[in-house]
Parts: sequence; structure tokens; C-alpha cells
Amino acid sequence: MTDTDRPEPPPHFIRTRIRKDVETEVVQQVVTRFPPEPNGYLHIGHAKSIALNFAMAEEFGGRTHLRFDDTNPMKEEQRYVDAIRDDVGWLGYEWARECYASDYFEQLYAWALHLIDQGLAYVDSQDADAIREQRGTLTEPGRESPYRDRPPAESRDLFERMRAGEFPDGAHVLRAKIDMAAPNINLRDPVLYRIRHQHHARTGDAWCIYPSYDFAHGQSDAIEGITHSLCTLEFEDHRPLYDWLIEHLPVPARPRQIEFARLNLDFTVLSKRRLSRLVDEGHVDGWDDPRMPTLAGIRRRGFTPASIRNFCTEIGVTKSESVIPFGALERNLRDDLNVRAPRRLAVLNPLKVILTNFPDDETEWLELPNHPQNPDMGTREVPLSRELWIEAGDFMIDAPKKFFRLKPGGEVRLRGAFIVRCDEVVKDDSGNVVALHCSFDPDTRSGQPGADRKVKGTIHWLSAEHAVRAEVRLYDRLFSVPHPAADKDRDFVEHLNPDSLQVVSDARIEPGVEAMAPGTHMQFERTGYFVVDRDSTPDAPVLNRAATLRDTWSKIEKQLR
RNA sequence: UGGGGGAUCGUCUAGUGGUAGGACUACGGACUCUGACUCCGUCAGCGGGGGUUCGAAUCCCUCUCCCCCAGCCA
Repeated sequence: MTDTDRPEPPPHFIRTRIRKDVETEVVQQVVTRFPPEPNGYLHIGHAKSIALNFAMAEEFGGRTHLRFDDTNPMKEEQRYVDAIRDDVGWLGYEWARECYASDYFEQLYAWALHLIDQGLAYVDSQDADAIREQRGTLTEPGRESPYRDRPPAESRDLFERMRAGEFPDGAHVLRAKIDMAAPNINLRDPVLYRIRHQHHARTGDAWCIYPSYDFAHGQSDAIEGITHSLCTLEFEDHRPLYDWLIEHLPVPARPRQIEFARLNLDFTVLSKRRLSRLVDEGHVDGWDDPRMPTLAGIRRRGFTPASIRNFCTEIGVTKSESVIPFGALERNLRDDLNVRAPRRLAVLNPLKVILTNFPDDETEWLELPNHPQNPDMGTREVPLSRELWIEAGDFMIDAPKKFFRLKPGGEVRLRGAFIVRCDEVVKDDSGNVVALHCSFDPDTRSGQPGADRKVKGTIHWLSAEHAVRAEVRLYDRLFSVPHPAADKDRDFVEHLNPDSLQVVSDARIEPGVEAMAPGTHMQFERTGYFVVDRDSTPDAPVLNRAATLRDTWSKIEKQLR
């Protein structure tokens, strides 16, 4: 945890509930779990759940398990297990135990037998279509299966033979015997086990029957001694089934499921299905494309673990569905990086400036602070020479009154250096500005007595001779509408923002930046927060823009129009 | 029209019978060698209608709107 973590989290209903359970000694030690299915990459929505589970255990002196809900070998892969482990660790959390639902297959099987023997479960030998057809609808009750009253001994025999591999996929299924007329569809004899002759990443070919989510999840919680099983709202309907199984099985503990609203972010999508499509159809560059809301993506984009943890605390935990502005995530990044990112100079769209009164062959080394508010972060030497690059946008020929940057005849301070005056504008044949002739005032060197002369504007710059060419990738929101998935008339990919990635191939960066390791964060002054991409090499540096700085000028500029 | 949830400033979120509070955004200002940061200030809300009560966001009735559920996915 870092010093930018906020100390006092606001109260929410889950914290209140757990506190009560602790105070009334319903539980002695709080145990939570984060239970991903290893069938895809984690996204920012998972971060909310991760943060909640770990925070609750930590606050009450308990522990958290990382449990892979690997009950469906058709979808799950080891590489996702590895990626999930990386992501949770990257966020800064340490799980007390790493668990797998598949570790409990033998116990789960024994409990299934127990239900059968009690007359609480039966083997149904119909196919999926028949079962679906009998389930009823939202308004009509279901009909009982013809196999519902099969004697327990017969079900047991069949179930044992299912395990032994005597039947093909789909031939039989184990169902709980609850109530086909229940208004809650989850209680209409839900499927507990299905046959899948499928290799499992962990159990190999040991099993050809696999428990369903409903049968595996609560019992896994009980086995691990999970006290509070926190999940999202769509499982609220499953709680009666969760409780039914716990009550009818000789489980060693009594976990309780509590549901909260999942995270929604605007201008993106957060469902595995849609994220997969973006990857599979090539709309993005992979699961860790910096535009993706996956943890791998936003990490590559340059987001920090602390900023995400703070974000998760800030948004709170409730049962009401909400949509959080993407900007809230960015603000948390800025808050974090503002404090700890060293400052550097970079020019994205270079315009040549010639300091006419600066010696032709000289280099002056200026000492610039790495952080304006934090001297502990030290200083660095930055070269200045006769020819410079400045940001093209920092010069205007016909500048409005409120434009504080360079204009013909005007003065501006070069950050950390001198005040310069624009004496002459050099244009090409078509009238484009190609260079500026400026003169500098040697008395105004930063840190010297004459430096307190005030000018309105300060701009960043780079020595043309020393600046390093770099590729800079500017990222913007992935979609151009706030709720791309909400449009019922159009496919969400039609709302993709065509300008979500802008590659600047000939940007210039301050010498030294090219040598920084991938993953290093910095602020390019007046431009934004950047991170060295994993594609970067000292010979071909690549920087990703994680977030811009707040830009008051652009607002003023808009108002002027 | 079966069941399960949810509705408080633009956004997120406190408040469970006693002056609706905070954060973010927006806006205004101060500061500034980053139009950043920081600081100060301002605007802004209980889905509708009834009822109970001295007093209702909170309790009761009713209406409306939104989300989830008919996988051998999780």
C-alpha cells in the first residue's frame, strides 16, 4: 500500500453487516474469497470485487482466498489462471490460500451421493431440450421429470456409472429435487452434475462428470470456511439454492452469501463476451491493449495499482446499479501519479525555434527539478542549445488575448530555462510556419536573481540536437458513446471510437527517457502522464499516454469560439 | 402481471422518525516557472401521489420507472 491510499473508507452495507457478525460472534474470523472462473482476463469490474473481498478480510483481521472456480473444463485454461494470479498480485493483494474448486471434486461427489441417498437428488435421463421444455416459464410452473421419483438406489447406481464413464455427454444429469412449481426458477430441480468427457487443466482425465456452479460454489465456500461469500446482484436469485444446499448437506461451516452491484463504466464494455469479441475480431490489439478495460490493458496503459484501489474505495459498495464515469478512474490515476511521477519534457508536435542570440556550438546544461513540490525527488540536467523544439500548439500567429503562450513579438518562459521573445516567424512557400526566430534574455535564467521577472506563460521545450525521437501512443476512450452496450438497435462495435488510438511516430523526448525500463511512469510537463510501453527499447522508445492533465485552456478556447 | 432486486444533487454516495451531509463534476476566485497541483467559494437532490406523526428520505398505502432470472455457463 502506498501513501496515496486513502485512510478512512466510508461505511457500506457489507462492512456494516460483517461488523455486526463479528460483534455478535456469529463469526470469529472473517474469511472471504475472490472466485474467478479461469476463462478470460480480469477487468476493472473484477477489481471492485477483489478490493472488496481483500479489504473486508484485512479490516477485520481475517484472510482471503483466491479460488479458481474451475468447474467447466470446456471454457477454462491454465493461461487464464496464470494471468489472473498476476493481475491480483499486481493490484497489491496477497491471498492466504490459492484454492481450486476442482480440489473438492471428490468431496463434492460424496455430497452428491449424500443428497441422492436422502432422496434430495435424482438422475434425470432426459436430454437438455426436454429438461428445458419442462422447466416452465417465468409465469408458468414447470412440470416434473418422469425420472423424478426414480428410487435413490437406482439414481446412485446411475450416478456412480456416470462417474465411471459409462455414458456419453448429455445422457444423464444429476438434479436436485426441490420444487418444479417454485416461482424462483433456480429452485425448479436445478442441475447439479453433468457429463463432460473433457480434459481438465488440473484434474486431467480423472473426471468425466463436473459439478455445476450452484453445486460447487457454496460447498467450496463451506470447505474453506468462508464466512462471507460476496458476489454480484445477478446471484441474488441463487441464494435460496445456495442456502438449501448448505442446509441439506453435512458441510463443516455455514457461509452466507451477500450480493452487491457490479461496476459499470461509461464509454466501455465490461462483459467477457464483448471483450472477447473486441479481441477476436481484431478491434483491439489483444487482451492487454491499453484501450481495454482489462487489468492487463489498463496496466499497460499506465494505470497504477494504488489508483485502482483508491478508485474502488471511492465508488463505494451498494445494491443499486450505477455507472461510473471513466474520468473518475483517470482522476485517481492523476492523483496518484501527480505525487510520485517524476517530471520530464517531451514535445509531441515539434516546431523549430532558433535562439538567434545563443552561441552556435554551445550546450548549456540546466538543472531541472524532478518534481516541483517534492525536492526529495532530486534534479536532473537538461541540455539547451541554439535550436529547440517547442510544441506547435504553443505558438499562434493571431493569438486571442487570453493566449499566454508564444506569439509574434511576445514573450514566454521556457520551463526551467529563460524567457524568450519571438522576433520573427519563418514560413514556407505555402505560408506554413516552419520555424521561429527568438532571442533569449540571459538574465532570466531559472534560479538566478533576474529570474523573478514575470511573464504570463511557460512552455516546455527540448534541445533539437539532444532530443530523442520516440513513438508516442495517445489513447482515448474506446467507444464514442457513453453506453455502447445499451443500444438495442446497433451492435456495440458500431460505436467504437475510430480515434481511440493516435500514434505519434516522430515525437521528441528528453534524453534519458529512452533508457527507462518498460513500466516506468512519468509526467511530461503540461502534456500528461505517460508510461514506457513494453514494446519500448532504447533505440526505439515507445511511450503510452495514460491520462492527460486537466486542461483548463481547452475549455477557455472552446468558449472563445 | 411469476419471482428476486433497485430508485437521494449532473455522477457516486451517507443518512432507518428530529436542520438532507460528503466526494467528484460544473462554475467563480486565489496562487503558479506545468493554463497542472494546491487553496477558497458557489450552484445543485430525497421518482410520483396519498396517509400516519408535533415532525417523514426514513413508517404505511398506492403508482411509475430501471435491472436480474426460463444454460447440462459462471
